Amino acid sequence: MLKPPTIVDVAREAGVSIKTVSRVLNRDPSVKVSTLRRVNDAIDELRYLPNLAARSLPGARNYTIALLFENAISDYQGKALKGAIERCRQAGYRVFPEPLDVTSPDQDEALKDILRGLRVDGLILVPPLSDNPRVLAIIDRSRIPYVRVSPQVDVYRSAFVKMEDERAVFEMVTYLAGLGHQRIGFIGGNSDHPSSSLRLAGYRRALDERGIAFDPDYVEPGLFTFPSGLEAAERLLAQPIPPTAIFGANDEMALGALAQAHRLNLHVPEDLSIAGFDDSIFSSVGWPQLTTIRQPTEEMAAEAAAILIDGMARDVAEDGSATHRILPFELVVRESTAAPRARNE
Amino acid sequence: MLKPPTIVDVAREAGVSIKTVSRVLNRDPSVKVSTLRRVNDAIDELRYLPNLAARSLPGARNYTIALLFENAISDYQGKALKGAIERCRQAGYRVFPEPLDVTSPDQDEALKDILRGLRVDGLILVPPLSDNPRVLAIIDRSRIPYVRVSPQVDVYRSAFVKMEDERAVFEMVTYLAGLGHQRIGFIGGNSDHPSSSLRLAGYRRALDERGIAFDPDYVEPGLFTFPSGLEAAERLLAQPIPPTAIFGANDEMALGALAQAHRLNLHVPEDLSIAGFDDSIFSSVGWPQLTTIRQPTEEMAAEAAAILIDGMARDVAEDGSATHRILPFELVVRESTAAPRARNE
DNA sequence: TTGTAAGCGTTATCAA
DNA sequence: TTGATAACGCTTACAA
Repeated sequence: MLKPPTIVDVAREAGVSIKTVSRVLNRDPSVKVSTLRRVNDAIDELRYLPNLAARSLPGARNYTIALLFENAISDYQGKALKGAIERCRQAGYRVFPEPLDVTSPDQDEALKDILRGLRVDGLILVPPLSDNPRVLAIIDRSRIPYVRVSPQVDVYRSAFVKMEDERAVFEMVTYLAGLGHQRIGFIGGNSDHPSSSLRLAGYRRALDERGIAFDPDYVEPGLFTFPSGLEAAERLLAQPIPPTAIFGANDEMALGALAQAHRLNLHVPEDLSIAGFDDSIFSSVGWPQLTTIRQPTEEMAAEAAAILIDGMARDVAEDGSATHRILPFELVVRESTAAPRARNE
Repeated sequence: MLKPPTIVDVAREAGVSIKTVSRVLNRDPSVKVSTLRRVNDAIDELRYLPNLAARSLPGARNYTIALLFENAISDYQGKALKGAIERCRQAGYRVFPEPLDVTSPDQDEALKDILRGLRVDGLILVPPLSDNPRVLAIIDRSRIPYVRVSPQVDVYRSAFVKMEDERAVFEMVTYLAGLGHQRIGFIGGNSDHPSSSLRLAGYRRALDERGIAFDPDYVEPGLFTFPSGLEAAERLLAQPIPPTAIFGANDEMALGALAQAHRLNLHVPEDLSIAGFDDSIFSSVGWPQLTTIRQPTEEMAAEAAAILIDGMARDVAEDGSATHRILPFELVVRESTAAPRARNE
């Protein structure tokens, strides 16, 4: 039993030709039900698993997709990878994680080489790669189908999966206002980052609906990093009339705001409410733990994989829009948010 | 130019047979230098890349290794994956990340299926899988070569890569004592976790060398999680004579200790020094940033991949020990440690 | 509804 | 030191 069983063994066991076994493997509907049963029994009996290398050699498919990401594998990217792997496993696909060094001088050539060598059925791009114009241009030319996760720019350029960004921010700010906060600080991304304007739009819409005047002094740019969040919070809290709540456009910046609060001996959430965005691992390694928005990261990557496996990445609807899925988010209330103190009002 | 070039194209271009090209690809020493040159020129000329699927079909090798990890892809596991991928790329190998659900009831069968379907040349196990006896037993039976990263138990059972755990703790504690700390708290792992005893040994040895008496009240078990670190620090700091420094056996627990310090309005590092272990992303998302031990995680996984690629995973030295590498660590001093206040002495 | 035969791009065998 | 040719396990024509 050293060698794993092949399609030939299954065919012999089931008393059919290998072509019929192949049909069963590929869900060809033209197989008689009784034959189908016998073949499936033989497959179970022998514990047969198709050899992917042998499958991809003659065929058009490779049963493989790659997940491209930028340099390090962050918490977010790890989740995406996990989601993609899980979904692929069910379909008999595998996934290659491919780290790209976007800073290297010969970036373009390196990427082309990778794409040529990969021989995959599709690509998943996760942020910030999803919006990297040079990378997108090269991939477009490679003709490999791809799906972007959480693209912000030119979303209909390709198939994509995202969540309702603007609405998530809207709900968080509405929640904070509902607690009684009138002065809500916002730490966004740097202004040239496309997602920033969307998130800011959600912030403004929530303020509008609650009848709170928009005050540009309560909006600070950040870099989606811990130190940038700390500095932004420093500026916000140095205002003559500081905010009673701060919403960071990701968890790391919110954690930075939390650190700044500690520095100023401000109690969270009594003196200051802080909310994040992502529900990353960071939201639970601060004290108190962060109220945040849970992004369906694993699910988004899983959907992206599904689109690729189903061969829909290239499809275009009648209205010209690419295949896409919008997934729901979740407001996760933890300990870092509460009603403001009366005297703050 | 739709189809990528094959070995046949290269052979034609170089004016040799495909077998000779194959020899060059596999570094067969029996190729004449002049022939070697011509073939390599043709390869460069055509930008030829071997088709891995075709390579693995007839051959004994699959040019693929898998990295097994438990459930989620943590920061640590992401780094390991990155390191393995990078090293594999250089050698023309690819890596499959394989998440294992160790909690599932049919764990064993699921793992066997995965191993059967994988068809890889080797496996890399990262903690905590490296010490999972059930997983190890099944893998041993599968006969697939494997390398463990940072095993703690029965290390010579297989090839492995690790760093000098005990000495890293020793150096950190020595560093803290050198700053003038006499009362150094230690948050270790749970006592049945094998790495705990090693790290504790390093702690005790450092105390010994500095002539500081060991006090069991300054040692608290933890679970390698943020909340467990917070609670352990709570107990340590509630002592009648609390420690002036706390060393957490990983960054998450150290971060928990940091949160507890904030809770008690203790200034770090003035009132309390805190040090972590791992140099994970967590060490830079607290305030102040943590002094820590940098584990060479990427390098360890890269070395594990190299052992597999070189086919040394099964080798046994004359003294009966398996192939292994011990990698150096690095003491990373940041802002969370300083000399204790004089009045604390 | 099922089967036969010809590849797919490599490596392995054996001969030259 | 090199080359012809048969595998490897599967899919894809093309038949039956």
